[in-house]
Amino acid sequence: MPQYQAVKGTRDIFPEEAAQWKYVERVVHTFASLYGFSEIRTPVFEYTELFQRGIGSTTDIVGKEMFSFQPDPKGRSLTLRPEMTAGVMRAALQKNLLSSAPVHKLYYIGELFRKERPQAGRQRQFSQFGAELLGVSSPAAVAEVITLMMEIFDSLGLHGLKLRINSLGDTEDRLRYREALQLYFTPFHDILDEASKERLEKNPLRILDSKNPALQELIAGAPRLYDYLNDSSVQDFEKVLFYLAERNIAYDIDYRLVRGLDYYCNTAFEVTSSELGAQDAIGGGGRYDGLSRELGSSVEVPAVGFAVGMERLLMTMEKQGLFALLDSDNPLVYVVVQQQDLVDHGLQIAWRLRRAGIKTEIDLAARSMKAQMREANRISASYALFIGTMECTTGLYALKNLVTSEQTTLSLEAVLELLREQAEKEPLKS
RNA sequence: GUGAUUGUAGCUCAGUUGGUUAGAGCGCCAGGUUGUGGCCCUGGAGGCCGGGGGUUCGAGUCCCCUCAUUCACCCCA
Repeated sequence: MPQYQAVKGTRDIFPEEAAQWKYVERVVHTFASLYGFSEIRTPVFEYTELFQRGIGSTTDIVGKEMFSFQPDPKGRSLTLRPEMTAGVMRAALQKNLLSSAPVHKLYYIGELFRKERPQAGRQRQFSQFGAELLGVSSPAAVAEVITLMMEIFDSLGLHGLKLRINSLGDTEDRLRYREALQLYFTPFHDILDEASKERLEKNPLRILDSKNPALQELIAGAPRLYDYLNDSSVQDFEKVLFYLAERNIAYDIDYRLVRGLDYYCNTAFEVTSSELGAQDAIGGGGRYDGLSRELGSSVEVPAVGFAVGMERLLMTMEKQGLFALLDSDNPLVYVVVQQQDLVDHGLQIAWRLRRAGIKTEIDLAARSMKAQMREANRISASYALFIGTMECTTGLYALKNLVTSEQTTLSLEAVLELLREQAEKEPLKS
């Protein structure tokens, strides 16, 4: 066993997998830009109060999952961000973004931290990409955000994902519904588990989320939030559904979808993958008009956003074989040096090849020719360029095509020209 | 935080009712080919059998503790 290993709930991403990340990130950047969203990067830690206020103190995230620390005994408590939205909203309010323009469309890719017990699809450090649309939360804005998310999935080739959607209504709707739920569940108080008993007081909506099999029947009989929506909430929701239908985005209405974060209102949605096991939510989001006020803003900033778990997305893609066609990042030419005293000459040639934009590899460990050829083969170089006494005296170099095994003898200029042509056919990956 | 699971070579795993120097496949390195890879053949390196304690003449194997892993619950991406 190694002396040190990665901290519980964290993992290393080695080059092969890193290529998959880069691929997905590139698609995210491309589509976000296509839909008019601009990237924002916020700090990985914030004042703890930001999350307490923003996410809600009744949530599990704030209650037990935050990595908090106090760098200065007299200073304020800080917390590694457990989600992105609060930080983005804080940044927008701090810079007074909405005074420069009424609408801002931001997206991000970043790491988050939650002190949970790791399991399949759950880590203590994980990544999300997402988008936040600030300044409007009209049905068109909600649909825009959902559409962007679904288009990214689609472009990556994902299939079999399920979009579930619900309306949580406005503040008044929820208040009335909350009372109705408490009225319904209170007679069954003794049947409820501990967590649900607590939620009955603080946030009865979350009882609906429970997976406890003993409660399923009881939950099924509970009043529906949808029946407590006022006309304008219903119309708002219907309009969102209309846009989705127009864009051929399939959805299921799930009247019990409430989602864990306190700040959501009206439309809430979640995308699940059957490929994932117990933690099957790959992304989710909704409207959060109340967040800005919660963070101390004097005006309400209507807002809507989504977040997608990178690891879960990658896991699903892997399961669906979507990385099979990913181009590998192999060198075009491997410079093979015949003997020790020619190494410096080989290094000089490798440098010239690289300056010409040709991806070149050369052995830095002074191994045998056979070892160099084996290495060239192992890393799937397309060509081998031999540096031997013959080449050095005649100025003509042996270039072997490692795929066809054909070998030709060319001047260095001809080698450069030929390889440069090849390099243009398969440009360097970023 | 709760429950279960698994820790033997770089990786995937064997290891019989406790019994001598702990094995295989793949990978790695070298040689077969002193200027040429893949395939094949031969050889080699590499293990405090997760750690600690106990039972026993004897523990990879049995018992206890501990650390770690994985999965699930809670909850979430």
